[in-house]
Amino acid sequence: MTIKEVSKNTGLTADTLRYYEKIGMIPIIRRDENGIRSYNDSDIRLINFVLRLKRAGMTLEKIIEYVELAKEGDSTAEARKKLLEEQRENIIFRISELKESLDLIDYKIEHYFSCVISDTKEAVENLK
Amino acid sequence: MTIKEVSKNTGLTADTLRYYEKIGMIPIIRRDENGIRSYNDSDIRLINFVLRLKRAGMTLEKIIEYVELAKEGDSTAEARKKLLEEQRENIIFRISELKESLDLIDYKIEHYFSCVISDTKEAVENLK
DNA sequence: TCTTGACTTGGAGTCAACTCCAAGGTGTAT
DNA sequence: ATACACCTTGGAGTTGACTCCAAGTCAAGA
Repeated sequence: MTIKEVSKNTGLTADTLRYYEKIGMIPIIRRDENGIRSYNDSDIRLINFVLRLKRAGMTLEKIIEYVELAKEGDSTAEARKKLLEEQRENIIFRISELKESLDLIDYKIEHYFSCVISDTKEAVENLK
Repeated sequence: MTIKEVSKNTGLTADTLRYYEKIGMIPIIRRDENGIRSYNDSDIRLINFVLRLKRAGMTLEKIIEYVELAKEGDSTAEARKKLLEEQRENIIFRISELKESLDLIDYKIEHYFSCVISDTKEAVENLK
């Protein structure tokens, strides 16, 4: 698979794929005789895995840390599990925060001519 | 209220508060006779409102757009409602994404010695 | 009076995560 | 054979959201 195909499949640009490789978030991809990247299935799986961690809100730095640990083998399983558990707590917190925001927004949409206006209008009055 | 007190109340640094004012995300705060910012209750309410939008994942740019509309008065109510509805969809999407990630992570934590390893190990093998 | 500490400004610097660019190589289509 | 599309690299530039800094003002306290 060429970088263009992978780009199409993953939604990442070719530049981003090269960038992820440069910073060590995905392994160094094998090149063909002309030096052109040739992605295999396991590369694709790793990219998808990494994208899931990213969508879960992990920073690239944490993902790299995770991938580095995975490279080192089974001895790092505990450390990786710990990273995932941290991430789990993180996600749970963010879901609760988003639910709170959703409630607020629903409320604002429903009661559109009360609090939204008064929240901002009052402050704005002071400018006049 | 001085900038320091507001900083303590909101968790924002004084620099951030000045920055938000500079970019128009909060109104220009009244100064006392010495040119020192003096925040009133409605300023605080607006800051808290803006912070909620931010926690809901709105970009500063969108928040500014919203606040600008609010300044223009009632005629922009529909436009603001639309912004909130967009944001609502956005939050719902992100919650669902996070829930998916949570499921994946829970699964990885449970079955720690199966897929996590195989996802990354296979790709790593190609480096050797 | 002099120091201390909190505030002011405009502007520069930082960080994460890309995104773009110039210069050059290669393979296929006309 | 030459144009075209697509790839390579190293490095510079961009964006969003801060964060820090220098130079200066001001008021209260020793």
